Amino acid sequence: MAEITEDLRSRTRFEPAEVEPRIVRRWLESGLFHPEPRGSAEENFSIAIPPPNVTGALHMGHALNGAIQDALVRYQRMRGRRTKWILGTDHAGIATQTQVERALAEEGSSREQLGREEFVRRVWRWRERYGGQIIAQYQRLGASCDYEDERFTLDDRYVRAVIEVFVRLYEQGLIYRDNYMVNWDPGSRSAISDLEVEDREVTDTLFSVAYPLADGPGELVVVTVRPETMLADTAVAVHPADERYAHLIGKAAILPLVGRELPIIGDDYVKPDFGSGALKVTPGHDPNDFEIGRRHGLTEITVIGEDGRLRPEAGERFAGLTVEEAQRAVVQALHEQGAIRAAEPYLHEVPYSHRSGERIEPLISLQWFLRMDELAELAAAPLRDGRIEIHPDSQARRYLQWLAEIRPWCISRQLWWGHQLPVWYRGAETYVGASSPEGEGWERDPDVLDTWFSSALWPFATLGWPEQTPELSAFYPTDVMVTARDILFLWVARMAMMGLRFTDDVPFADVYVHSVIQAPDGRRMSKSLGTGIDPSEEIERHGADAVRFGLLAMSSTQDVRYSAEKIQQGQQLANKLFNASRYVLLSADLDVGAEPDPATIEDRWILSRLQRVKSATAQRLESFDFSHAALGLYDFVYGELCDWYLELVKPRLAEAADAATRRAASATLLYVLRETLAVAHPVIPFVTEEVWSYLPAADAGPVELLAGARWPAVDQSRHDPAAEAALGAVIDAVQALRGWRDRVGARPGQWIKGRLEATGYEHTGPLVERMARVDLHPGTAADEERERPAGEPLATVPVPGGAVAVLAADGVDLEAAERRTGERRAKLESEVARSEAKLANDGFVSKAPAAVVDAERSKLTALRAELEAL
RNA sequence: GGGCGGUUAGCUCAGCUGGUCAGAGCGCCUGCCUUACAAGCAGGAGGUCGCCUGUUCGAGUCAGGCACCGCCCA
Repeated sequence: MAEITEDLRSRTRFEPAEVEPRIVRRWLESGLFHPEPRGSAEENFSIAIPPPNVTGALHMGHALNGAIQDALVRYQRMRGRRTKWILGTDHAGIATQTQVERALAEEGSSREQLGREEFVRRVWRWRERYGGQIIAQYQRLGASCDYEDERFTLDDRYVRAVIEVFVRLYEQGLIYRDNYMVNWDPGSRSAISDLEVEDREVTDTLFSVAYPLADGPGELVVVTVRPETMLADTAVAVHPADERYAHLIGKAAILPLVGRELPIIGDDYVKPDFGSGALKVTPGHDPNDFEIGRRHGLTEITVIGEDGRLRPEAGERFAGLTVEEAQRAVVQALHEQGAIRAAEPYLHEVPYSHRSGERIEPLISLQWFLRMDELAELAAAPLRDGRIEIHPDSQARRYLQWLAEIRPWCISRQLWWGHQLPVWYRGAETYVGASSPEGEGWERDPDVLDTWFSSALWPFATLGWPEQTPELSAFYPTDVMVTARDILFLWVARMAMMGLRFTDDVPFADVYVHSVIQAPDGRRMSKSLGTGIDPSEEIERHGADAVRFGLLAMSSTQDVRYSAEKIQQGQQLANKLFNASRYVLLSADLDVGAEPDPATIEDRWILSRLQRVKSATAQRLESFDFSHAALGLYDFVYGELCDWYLELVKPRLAEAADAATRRAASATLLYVLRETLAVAHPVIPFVTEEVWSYLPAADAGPVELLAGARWPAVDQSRHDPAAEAALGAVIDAVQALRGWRDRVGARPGQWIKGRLEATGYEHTGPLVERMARVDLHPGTAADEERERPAGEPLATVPVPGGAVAVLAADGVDLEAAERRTGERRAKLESEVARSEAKLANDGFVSKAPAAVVDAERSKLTALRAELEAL
């Protein structure tokens, strides 16, 4: 023990960079994070991590996501549940492939040059090299995942699960192949999902083009920002209720440049007040037009190819041009014909690929689809019947709304990195199965599945499904899914669908949707904007505890700006707790029993407050109220434990104090410290674990690691409203006196003399004296014989229950004192007046609840007493 | 166009079912190296809670309208 205290004495700061890595090692070696697969999923607690991109680096979203999950996991572990945090990474099809292709481009190579097999080998090597990074960063954050059981969405076993699901869905008729409009990303040469598309504001030119009517004179002017797609027009649409055009519905117009006859149709998609109110319909190249086309049975013509160039169908003059070139050429040609009626700049939203950054080219192509209507209903039902709860519930509405509008999901991607479709073709034949078909001449579909298809199986495929493994029965369904708002649909809904379809169970009981963290200026955090803040750097600088605390404290149910102040607050809390612990360990008797025997009112007070912080923290963690959980701990440690209790208890630990006094104070102090560390551990695990290692073991026997210790139970018998009231008065009185002292210029160390003219300090007078440096000679039991000091007061300082008359204070500014008294009196008078008016109001007295009226009455009494004392 | 959320101290944000709810952290000012912590301690200044109109004995807190801001969906 001797060298331990020497070691502590010199460490006046908590140094996270030095301490935290050491603690990570102890946790990992302990095996605490790696539970045996025993028991049932109901009694155990499990969380499946939203798998990060295998080659990605930790960003602020991951850090928050991890801090939240770890707070839950550590809390539940301390509650005594067998706890598993399922860890792993996602192969992230397009994202990873793009990274590797970029690297290849730098060496002057390409995936086409390498060929598929070699390319995939390269990606695996890439994964080996960069794949560990994010896991290491999770460890540094303190995340108590099961690192001994890591999964990857391209593990053999996982691949088998994905294939199994695909084949079964195909056999059940939910997966089919069809021509459909997809978001074609010319950059990655693949279809991408709606959710990978982001709209950007772009200024294009809005052209008005005249289409002559087929029979007779006249023309119909349409407006478009994409004149080049007119080559694929197959109709002109107007709003059926638009009187200007109603007579034209059923007639035809002639497509300029091409000469094709276009039916004029009525469809209420058309906005009559937009442009001319007539819309050219291009089912092959616009998603809305595609829908219109399907509604009216229009021909679908494709003039733009997957390479982003015009195809022969566009006509000799335009074939081979890029889209941009084609637009110029078409506009030129239309000008020549005098068909352009207007051209004006037009600001609108245009879809771009989130992946390659290129403008999306809506194309019709032959893809694999998953029918969603049936699955959507499957995913919606548990929200209605409560088997899944989404927090906050405003998000549940969005989830259901999204499901209601769902469309078939295009699940094939023209990539090489991913789960290749278990589909083979031979001529007109198609074979779908877990292994390649018998016979000659079969060719496997080169496409892979959308990454989200495999991610949707995450909560059960990670546990060994489709085999009924011990892991599956011990940890599935999982308890909570913690995710950012932006992937609620992308992922959560699909997991629900797949879970219910294949395991007959919801994959999780609760979904907690947390904030998206924005840059401090409110812009989105992104590397390309230069607004990103690297959590790993923040951890190095401030410590993982600080970052965790800060993220939890700033988190809410809406988007939040990154707050360096909250991180700083976390760092201060860790340092504070560390130093408070040093004080206890260096000053208290450490060989006292584990149970405190409160000897004084301040002991009773802190024990009572401790019960509150224990129950509040538990309740807040369980209700996903992380910011209040974190801030509540801060308030307790600062505002109660350190600012008051430690200061109040100091004399009892002084060398001069007698042994019994020391021991009583020590017992309370150690108990409070031990439980405070435990309660704070889910939020700030490192500093609490560090201090824990210095604590003498409690009676229950040595618990090596705090991470494996029990969450302290609330002890109702220690709730003590009387002590809380008495100490509350002490705190208010001390603050009033300190304020007065400062105002009149009393030196901080200087003692002043006063007379207590207030009730309620029978047992706490000495505390007020010492904390406020006022010699009161109060009539406490111990000092009954001491005389109540007499004399004319220099000033009067109101305190709860009355006032303190200041009798002597050397060298103070009495004018300032007078001024303060005057200000105080004025304030009290106005409050009294307000209170009196309120109580004189019949409406208030008769209609307000009795408790409120009573409270107002006692408030008035207290105010009058204070005023009286002045 | 539809939907959701926001507008509270210089900054970032708390304020649950209407009655000490006008708060916190940071910043600012003043004073302190008080033997746990100067990444500290003590004290202080600072807001008619976006605007208007209602409901109510009483409204940041509820209702309606308006103005800005953000996000999502089309």
